Amino acid sequence: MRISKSFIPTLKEVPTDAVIPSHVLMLRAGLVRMLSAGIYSFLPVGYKMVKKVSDIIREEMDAIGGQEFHLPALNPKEIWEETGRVEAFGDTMFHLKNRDYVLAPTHEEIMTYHSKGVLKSYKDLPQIWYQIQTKFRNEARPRSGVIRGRQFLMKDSYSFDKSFEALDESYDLHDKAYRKIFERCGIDFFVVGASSGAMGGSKSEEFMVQSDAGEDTVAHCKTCGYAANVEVAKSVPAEVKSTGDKKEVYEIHTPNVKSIDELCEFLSIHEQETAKSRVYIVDDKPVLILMLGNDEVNETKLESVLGASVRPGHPEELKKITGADAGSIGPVGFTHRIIADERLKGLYNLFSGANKNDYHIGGIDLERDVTDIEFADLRTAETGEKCVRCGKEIDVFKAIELGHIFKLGTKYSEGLGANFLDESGIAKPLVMGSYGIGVERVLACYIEQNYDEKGIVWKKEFTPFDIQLLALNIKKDAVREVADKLYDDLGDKGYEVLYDDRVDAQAGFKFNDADLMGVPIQIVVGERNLKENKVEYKVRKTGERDLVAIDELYSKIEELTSNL
RNA sequence: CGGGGCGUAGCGUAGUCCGGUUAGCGCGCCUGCUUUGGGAGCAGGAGGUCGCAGGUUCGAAUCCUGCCGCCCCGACCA
Repeated sequence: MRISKSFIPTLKEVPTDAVIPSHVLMLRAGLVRMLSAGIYSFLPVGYKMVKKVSDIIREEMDAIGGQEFHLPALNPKEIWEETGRVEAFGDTMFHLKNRDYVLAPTHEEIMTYHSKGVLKSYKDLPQIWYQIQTKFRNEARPRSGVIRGRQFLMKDSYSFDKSFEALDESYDLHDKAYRKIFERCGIDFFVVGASSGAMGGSKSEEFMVQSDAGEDTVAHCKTCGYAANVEVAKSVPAEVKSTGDKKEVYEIHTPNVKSIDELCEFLSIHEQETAKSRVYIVDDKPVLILMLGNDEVNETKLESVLGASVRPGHPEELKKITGADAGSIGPVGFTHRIIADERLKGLYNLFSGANKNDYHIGGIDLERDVTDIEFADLRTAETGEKCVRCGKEIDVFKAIELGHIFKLGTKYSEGLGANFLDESGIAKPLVMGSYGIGVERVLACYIEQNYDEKGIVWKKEFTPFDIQLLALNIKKDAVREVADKLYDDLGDKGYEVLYDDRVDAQAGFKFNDADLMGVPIQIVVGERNLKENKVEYKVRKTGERDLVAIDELYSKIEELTSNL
């Protein structure tokens, strides 16, 4: 492709609205342009990469027996009402104003609709149906460029099986295919397993990429691969022991001491000698949560312990329930349910609030002084703590969800009445799985993981072009002749070449554009080296560059390519 | 949806607090000449509803009111 005849609008300056590296570079390298918040147009080179991702996905989906569909994005609302998802999606679903249609945010209903009455017998199963299609979600806050948009490309597939055992197989096939897809796209990913309790214990796995732009926080152990959303992640924090003789409880006057830090300073004690109190309201009843020192309550864990949703108590409620304001609340004398984090188990001589403003209590032994105290894992895992599985250190960081595989079960087949006859002639709902990949996210995540101060760094298996050929000062006939010939010859040899044949662009301009666009190998044809019958090559990733005789260029390129 | 920031030429911005000629600058763009291995030089030129609407004023990019759009943080995320 000749740049002089192409639309690749590169930008020297950073657009103000872009913040994260992938967004900045996708804009600067001319891959995308924004149309509206969360709505992006893909330009030729960007679309080329979208197609590349899609092709990789297609190959791997076809390899596990997937069959590609193309479903409508415009759906009758009625079909979504049958499964109750118009309400479930709420404002996230786009509705048309002049007809009862919605824009599909995903396609479980439509795929299930098509399976109904068609997958009639167990003999028709299993099936894997997929598509790569635009989805619409009215995100309250689109962000991070293409990573969270109101309109985005998604590969979604659905498996139909005769039993949950058979579903396990379809699920495993997807698990393997997904790993191949992300590996082929050069993504450094990890897998977070979760048994999502809310949906009836179905198994699901999320394919994640570490990134500050991520919306999930996960704990990950590089040693053994343990990974979990921080909302549920377990960890082994450093052990804490109490010291000294066991004392009896005693009251201390602590004027204006509210936080754990203030308490520690006032009494010259360590935060691990304190128990912090938090009052939550559950089903209109208060529960006191005790955490060691400054450990924060993990509300998700708390909710799963209690089996109900919680909210922090309002200041007025706290006063009414405990007789004190936040900062002076404690377990001794608290008359409602008390749950302490496991880390507090076995500790004594603890300090906590006295349920009386400006007073704290010392010498607390929770098991001795608090009747009916319960213990549970209520804290949030943090970097540096030990992995529950292998004991090595875990990392806690932000991550982007690239793909999600999910054992759906019969929710949609039941909702839409998609049944089949089993071996004994009994009608049963199809057992389904649902599996998604954010196509543009793959692209953005790749860039998040592969760039430097000059621009994008594509890798040889995952690049819009194999070679970027730069003809410097192309007004010189000698340069043009050689560069034109190289362009033709490299093309004939099967390389995809991006040819910078712009007449008016200076050398430096072309170099910087090439580095920005990130094609793995650059070949530079300039008058200077042509006198020696040589051209220059440069490896984008390493910056390695050298001169090579023109007749040795092809073998050099082969060598470079195989070493990349 | 809550909090914060921003909106001036294709991009990046000055000017806004404290109203006053023709809205300035860099990049990019067009024409010509020169230059040609790390984002060129000279000369000439085009390009603006100062986000939109209303108001105050002799006079509004600038002050007031309402709206729209974009970014960031948070909430939300089948």
